[in-house]
Amino acid sequence: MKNRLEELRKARGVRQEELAAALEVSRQTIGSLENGRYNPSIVLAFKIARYFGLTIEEIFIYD
Amino acid sequence: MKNRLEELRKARGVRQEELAAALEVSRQTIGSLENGRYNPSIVLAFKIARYFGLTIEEIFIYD
DNA sequence: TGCGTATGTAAAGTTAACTTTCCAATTCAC
DNA sequence: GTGAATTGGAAAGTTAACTTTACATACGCA
Repeated sequence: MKNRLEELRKARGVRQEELAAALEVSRQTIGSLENGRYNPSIVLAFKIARYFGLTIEEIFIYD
Repeated sequence: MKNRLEELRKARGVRQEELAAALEVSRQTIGSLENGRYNPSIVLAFKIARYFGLTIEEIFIYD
């Protein structure tokens, strides 16, 4: 599972900490997702998609 | 998180056990998802979406 | 150079998404 | 109605997605 989180976050000029607060998760969770240490839960994936105004499939790439 | 799993599965005339095998999870996992005992991981959600030829958003409803 | 800000990541703990096993409850064909 | 197939769901165990804490690294900028 790859994702476009870092790319999308930077495109919006938002810090990991800001994104984390908006999504109600820890900064470490954002970092871990961006660096591929683990996958989001489906609930978090929905929150992320909603935050960026995209679909889950547009952000997370499952091969 | 609601989902249309049971509806979609029955529409295809497939048993829980068959769907479970196709998705490489246990039958109990399918039953638990259908009856709302827990949410799928994002990986399983992708597998389910792919199986039914739909997007995650078309199957799982996050309010 | 040195400081403030942002990020990387490890350790240890909690919780929820799974597993296997088991049995009870439906449903369906005959 | 009986028996077989299907589903519901509990119990106990494992794993991965989180948490908090802590510290190290990198990167402007005065």
